[in-house]
Amino acid sequence: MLDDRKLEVLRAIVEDYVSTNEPVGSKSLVERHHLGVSPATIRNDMGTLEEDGYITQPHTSAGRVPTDKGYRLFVDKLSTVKPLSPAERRAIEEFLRGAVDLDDVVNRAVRLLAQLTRQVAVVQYPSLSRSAVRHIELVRLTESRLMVVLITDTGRVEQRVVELPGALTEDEVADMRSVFNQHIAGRPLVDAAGLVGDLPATVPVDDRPALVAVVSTVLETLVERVDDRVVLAGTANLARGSALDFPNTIRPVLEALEEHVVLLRLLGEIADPQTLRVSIGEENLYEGLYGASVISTGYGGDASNALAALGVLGPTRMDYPGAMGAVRAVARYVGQILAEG
Amino acid sequence: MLDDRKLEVLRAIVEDYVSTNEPVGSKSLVERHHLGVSPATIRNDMGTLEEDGYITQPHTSAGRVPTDKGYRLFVDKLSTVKPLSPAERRAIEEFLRGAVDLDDVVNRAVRLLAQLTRQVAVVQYPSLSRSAVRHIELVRLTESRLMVVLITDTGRVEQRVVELPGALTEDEVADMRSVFNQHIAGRPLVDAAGLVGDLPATVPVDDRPALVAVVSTVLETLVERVDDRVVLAGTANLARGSALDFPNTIRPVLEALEEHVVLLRLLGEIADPQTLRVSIGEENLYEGLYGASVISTGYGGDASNALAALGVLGPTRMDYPGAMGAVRAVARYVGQILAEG
DNA sequence: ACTTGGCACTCGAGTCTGATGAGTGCCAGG
DNA sequence: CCTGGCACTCATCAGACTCGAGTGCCAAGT
Repeated sequence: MLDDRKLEVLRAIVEDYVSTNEPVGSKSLVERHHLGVSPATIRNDMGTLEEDGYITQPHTSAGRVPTDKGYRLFVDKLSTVKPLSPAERRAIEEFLRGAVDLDDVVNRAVRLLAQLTRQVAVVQYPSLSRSAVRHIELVRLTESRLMVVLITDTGRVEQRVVELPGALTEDEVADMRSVFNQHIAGRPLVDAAGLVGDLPATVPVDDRPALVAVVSTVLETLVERVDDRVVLAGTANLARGSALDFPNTIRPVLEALEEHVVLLRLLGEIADPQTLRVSIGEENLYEGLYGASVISTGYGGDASNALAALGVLGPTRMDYPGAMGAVRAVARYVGQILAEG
Repeated sequence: MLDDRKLEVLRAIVEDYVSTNEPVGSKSLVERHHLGVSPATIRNDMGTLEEDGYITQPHTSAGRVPTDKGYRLFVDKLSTVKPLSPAERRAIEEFLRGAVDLDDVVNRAVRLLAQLTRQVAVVQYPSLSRSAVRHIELVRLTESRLMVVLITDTGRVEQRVVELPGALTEDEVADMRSVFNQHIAGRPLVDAAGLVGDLPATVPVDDRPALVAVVSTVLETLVERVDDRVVLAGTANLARGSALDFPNTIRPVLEALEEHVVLLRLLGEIADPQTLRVSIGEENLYEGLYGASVISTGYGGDASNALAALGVLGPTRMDYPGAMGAVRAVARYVGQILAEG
C-alpha cells in the first residue's frame, strides 16, 4: 500500500512545505529532490497518499499540504531527531551556566529555547511535589505570626505567613525548627506534611501541638497550590507566517497560552526525561490549538521520573526534527545544572 | 482658533472612532451627536482641525481619524477619568482580597486589569530597593555554604546561596542572624547593605568579618538584580481589532512586551500614586510601539513615593477615560492590600 | 504491473472594468 | 458665520476575463 517511494514522497512534501510555506506540486517536487521518476508517477503516488489521508489539497488546482496524520507519520517513521551542532551545544551550556539561581535558570532556558526553535517556548518550574525538602525555616514575625519558608533541593523557595492560635517565644520556635529539620530534611515534599503531622513518639514536641498542626497544613497547601508555575517566551514568533499558519488569527492561541492550566496539560504527563512527546494539531484536545503542535519532554530528576516539563509550541507546519533536537538538548542541560546546583 | 464647538467636534470624533473603529464623516457625526448645526458647518470645522494636525483622513474620500496629537488633546482637555461603578469596585475588592500571598496579589491584579480594560495589562513587582527589610534569614546548608533569605515588608522573598571562605558552626550563624536583624529590620533595603557592612563599633561581630562581607555583597547584588520583575496578562486582546489598530502586525508589539526592560521604561519613572501617566503613539520612544498607548501609574508606598508601577497597553484607538479609571482603581486597591498585609 | 507522456480540465490569483456611494471642498446666498 | 447645493475624488465591490500551476485520466511503452 505505502511502498518506499510513496513514503519518500511524503517526506519530501513535508520538508518542502515546511521550508517554503506553499502547497507543493508534483513538478517542483521532482526538481528539488532527485527521485528518479517523472511527475506523472509522483502524481499517482500523491493520489494514493491523499486517499489515505496523509495529504490534502487546499483547493482543486493547488499543490498538496500534509495533514495532521501526515505529520504524525513523518514524525514517527520518516524523521530522526536532529542533533544540535557542537557550536550550538557549547553556546547553550555556556549560557545556562551563567545563571545565578533557579529563577535565572528557568528564564534563561525558556528564552534560549524560543530563540533556537523560533517558536513559543514553555518551561514549567520544577514541581514542588516531586522535590525533596532541603530546609524548613520558621521565622517569627510577631509573637503570634509565623512565616514558614520552604527550600527544596531544586533551589525553589516558597513561603507563607500564618496566624498562630497562641503566642510563641523565640526559643520555642527555634526548638521546633530544629526538630522539623532533623526529621524531614532530604525527604520528598509530598511526605513532609505527613511526617510533620505525626512525628515519632520519641521526639519531644512539648506543649505546642497547635504549631505542628499549622505547619503541617501549610505544607499541604503549598504542595497543592504552586505546582503550576510556567514561564513563556517567544510569543512574537506566532506572528511570523501567521496568515498561512494559523487558520483564523493567533488569538485563540494567545488565549490558550494565558491559561496556565491548559499549558500544563499540554506539557503532558511528565514521563521520563528520555521521551519526547509530540502532539500534532487536533491531537491537542484543545480547540484553540488545532493548527498548533507541541513538542515536550521532562527534565531533571532521575531517568524514570522527571521533575517538570518543558517544550515548544508552533504551527503544525514546523521543523520537527530541529525543534525536537533543541527541546531534548535544552532539557538535558537544564537537568544537569539542577542536579549540580 | 479652536472655539468650543471645534473642541466638541474633536471629542465627538474621538468617541465615535473609538467605538466604531471606522473613520467618521461629517454626516454621521451630526446624526449621532446633537450638535445644532449642519454637516457643512462641521466640515469646515474638520478642515481647521485637520490643518492644525488633530485629525487626518486615511484617503481622500474617507472620514477623519484622530492623530496622536488629537488623542493627546482629548486626554488632556476633553475627557475626565471615568470612575468605575460601585458594583465593579466591589468585585475588584473582593477578588483581590482573596489573594494568599504577594505572588497571588500581583497575578490577580494583572488579570483583573486585563479583563476590565480588555487590553494588555502590566504589573511590576513591588520594587526591592524601595521596600524595607522585614527579616533576614541565614540558613546553614553545609558548614561553608549559606543561604541568605531576605523578606521585605511588601511580602517579597528573595534568596541566594553563597560559598563562605571558611567553615561556620550553627551557633555562629545564629548569633550573626540576630545581630543582623536587630540592626536592619525595618530599614529600607537600599541602606541594608551599608548597615551590615559597617555595624556600629559597639556590636560584637566576633571573628567573622568574612561573613559580614559576604552578606553585604549579597544584599547589594539582590537589590541590583531583581528590581525588574513584571507580569503580563491579556496579550490575546491585541489580536482583536488587529488589522485596523496596528499598522502592520502585532509582532513588534509582542516583541516589545517580551523585553521586560522596555516594559519597565514604559511604565515610566514611577511618580506618586496619585498621578496617571498617559503615553500616546509616537510619544513612546520605542519604534515597535508607535500605534500603541500606555496608561500607567504608581501603586503602594505613601502619597509621594510609589513602590512600583502598573498599567495597560493598547492601540491608540482606545477608551482612555475607561482605562484610566480602571488603572487608577486597581492601583489603589493593590496599594491598600499591600499596606495591610 | 508499473511508468510515462499527453491532454483536457479545474480553479485560484491577478487584472481590468464600470457602478456605487460616502465623503469632501467650494461657492453663492441667507 | 451658517447653510444648501453641486461637482469631484476615490475606496470598495462585483463581474468578466486571462493566465498558469496543478491535477486526473488514459493509452502506450517497458
